[in-house]
This record gives sequence, C-alpha cells and structure tokens, in this order.
Amino acid sequence: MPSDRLSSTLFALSDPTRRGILARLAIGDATVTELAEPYEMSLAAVSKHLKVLETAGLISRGREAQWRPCRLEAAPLQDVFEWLESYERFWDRSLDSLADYLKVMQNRGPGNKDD
Amino acid sequence: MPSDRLSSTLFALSDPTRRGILARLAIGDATVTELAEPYEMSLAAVSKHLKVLETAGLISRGREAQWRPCRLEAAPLQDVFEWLESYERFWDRSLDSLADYLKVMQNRGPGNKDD
DNA sequence: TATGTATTCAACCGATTGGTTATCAACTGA
DNA sequence: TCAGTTGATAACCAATCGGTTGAATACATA
Repeated sequence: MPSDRLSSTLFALSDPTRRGILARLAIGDATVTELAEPYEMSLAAVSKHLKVLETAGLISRGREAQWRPCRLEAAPLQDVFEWLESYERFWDRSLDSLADYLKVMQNRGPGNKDD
Repeated sequence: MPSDRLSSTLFALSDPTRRGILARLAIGDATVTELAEPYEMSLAAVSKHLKVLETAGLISRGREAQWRPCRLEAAPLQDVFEWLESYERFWDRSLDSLADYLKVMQNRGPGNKDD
C-alpha cells in the first residue's frame, strides 16, 4: 500500500473486487460472508481485500458477536472527487448536461441540418 | 495492469509520481526529459510510468524529431468522475461548493447573525 | 464442555510493481 | 560520417499483490 492517503485510496479502488464490495456496501452494511458471497475466491481473500479497504479508510468495521459488519466510509472518496475536479476542465463539458447542449443549439439558430 | 479500463485508470492514478506527471501535463505538453526533471529517479523509470499512463489512456504521445511530446488525455478521468458521482450522496454535500453555501445564505435573508 | 459458525492469521506461491543499469534505436547537426 | 541528445528496451532485483490452504481465534448455543 502506498504511503500517502490519496494514493492508497486510488490503489484500493483500482481492484474490481474491492469496488464491487463498496457497491454492495452502498446498499447497506454487510458481514464478511455476505460480502464474499458473489465471488468465487476464498473468504480469506475477501478478508484481505477488506483490510486494504479498511487501511484506506474506505470502510469501517463493527463488532456483533462473531460478526464484523462492514460500513462504507466515503470521506476518502470525496478526496478523490476533489482531486479530480481540478481536471474537470480537460474533458468535454458539452455532454455534461442537457442545458449546455440546448445552449449550443439555440446559438446555432433554426434550419441547421449538418449534425 | 488490471484488465478493465476503470481499474487500469485508477491504478495508474494511484502512484504519486504519475499524478505529478499528469499535473505537469495539465500546464501543457511536455517531453520525457521535462517530465522527469522534478524526480530523482532515472529516465527509464519515468519512461515506465509514462507507459503505464499511456496504456491507461491518460496520456497520448506525438513525434517531433527525437522527442516524444506527451499530452494529457482526460477521458479516463471523466470515467472515474462518473463512477465517483454515484457515491456522492455518501459524503457531506454542505461543504462542496461556495455556490451551495451562498444559496443557503440567500434563502436565509438579511440580518441573520447566528452563523 | 463440546460443536458449529464467522473471521482472521500465517505461510506459501506465481505474477506484478517500481526501481536500477546497460544497451539499443532514432534523430540532429557539425 | 560521427558524436551528441532523446527516448525506449532488456535484464535484473527486492518488495508487494492477489490468491491459496491450513490453523487459530472469537463467539453462540446445545
């Protein structure tokens, strides 16, 4: 795991299994066995993925008897979001919103066929 | 490098050197030597980082004599952005933008002192 | 107490990472 | 043609990754 926070967050997110786990946790809290259910890998492998997510601060874990319920923690995601925002000007904004699109169409005037 | 596009993008972004290279390219196109200048590692190491960024589609490269100018390609960043947006509801929106803050202030009307 | 269930830990494995140095290739210009 | 510059490639290395299996831990219940 890389040293700085943003790096470890992005690294944790770079695995499809871990993103799948986060997607499941977006529905609601879940135990390790519940999280592991969609995957063919061993429970120990999922446990490792959870540790990566936990050290990245992307999940937190409770204690209920022998269960360790996992919860999504989105703060690191916001860091990524904010980092990304400084690059927002580099991608095509015209597809971002219908409003932008309509603005373009209005400026072109009627009768224009070359779309 | 992971198989799917989003994974390889996030993985490429998970290294601070590679993010630094992108930040430099956000200023403008640059050659490999220019990109390598801030780092103490060898040119070959930077070349490897560039290959990771290129296979992730985050940069493109031209040809000018013996130079291979690099250019930022932000399309994969937009994919990450869109993936992140589905998690936006999990973090606190109230600090997201000054616009939101001002909207709240306007709705409150003048003369309100309890900030 | 013994048993079953949930989860982690430890050791191991092959593949990959991020770095090195040395070499090769492409191009410029004297 | 030959030297200099730019960059990529190859071979190598220690460390890490993502997975495995097997044992250990923690708890509930009979």
